[in-house]
Amino acid sequence: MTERQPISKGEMEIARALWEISPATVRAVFESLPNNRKIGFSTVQTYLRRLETKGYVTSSLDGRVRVYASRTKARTVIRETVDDLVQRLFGGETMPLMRHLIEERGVDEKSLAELRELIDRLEQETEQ
Amino acid sequence: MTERQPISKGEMEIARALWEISPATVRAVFESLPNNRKIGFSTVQTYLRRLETKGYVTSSLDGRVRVYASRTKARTVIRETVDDLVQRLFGGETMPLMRHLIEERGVDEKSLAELRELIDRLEQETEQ
DNA sequence: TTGCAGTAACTACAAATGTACGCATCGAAT
DNA sequence: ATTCGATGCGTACATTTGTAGTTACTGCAA
Repeated sequence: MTERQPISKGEMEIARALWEISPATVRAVFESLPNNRKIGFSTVQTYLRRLETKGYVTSSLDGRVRVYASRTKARTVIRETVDDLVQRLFGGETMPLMRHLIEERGVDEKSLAELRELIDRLEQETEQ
Repeated sequence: MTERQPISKGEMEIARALWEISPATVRAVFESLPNNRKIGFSTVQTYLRRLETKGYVTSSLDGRVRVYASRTKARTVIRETVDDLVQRLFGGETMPLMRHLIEERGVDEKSLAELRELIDRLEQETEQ
């Protein structure tokens, strides 16, 4: 239960970018962002620094280049973030969010199949 | 496509409280919050005022009491918020969030049934 | 009629956020 | 040797956020 400071929206974006390619330099993270994402190199730098301060990532110098690496698992950050969202936006209930996702955002065929599988598996577990 | 200022986490909580009982006075909103939620009356007041400034709610004086009412539909705020989250935390893909919800947060039997129904319905639509 | 509880409206303010600039430095290219 | 591009690191700064205190007013209870 390491009490980390909460991650902000902007930081989250960078954290995600990092854990996709961690370990990585600022530049690598910067360049991994979608092209339409208009953001400066030094802004990314700042985010990474703050993420380190908050304990979400670590870094070390490789020669004279700083290399960042995830420290908190993606799953953990996701859990905390989603929990918070569900709390504030849906009073803690999960289903409304599910419903929203299924009804308001498209679900393609493949996802549909996977969904089916997921709930099948759940049913197995629940049943016994 | 009215360009509203983004809603903050804290504001979201109050917005949700309001649209559950809208129209409502500050006090009503304040009292509708869970007891364990330690927050001052005037803080709620401030949130509602800011929500109005940002265009999410409206208000009018009923006698000398101000009554707030939702202006932006819950669905809209949810869509924007979830879209943003999915973007930042999952690079725009919905399934990882689904998976997370199903696997990491419990799904009780009733929800399971509803889920099944939802995807059945989806399949119907997709099929033709 | 006097005080009190409730409220509106304003003000406050430190911390967090988003976004970046500037300087010193270092290694590669000329 | 000089220049130039990239980087680390420190600094900046307007806004937003979370949280509330303050002041003035008003209708009701005592």
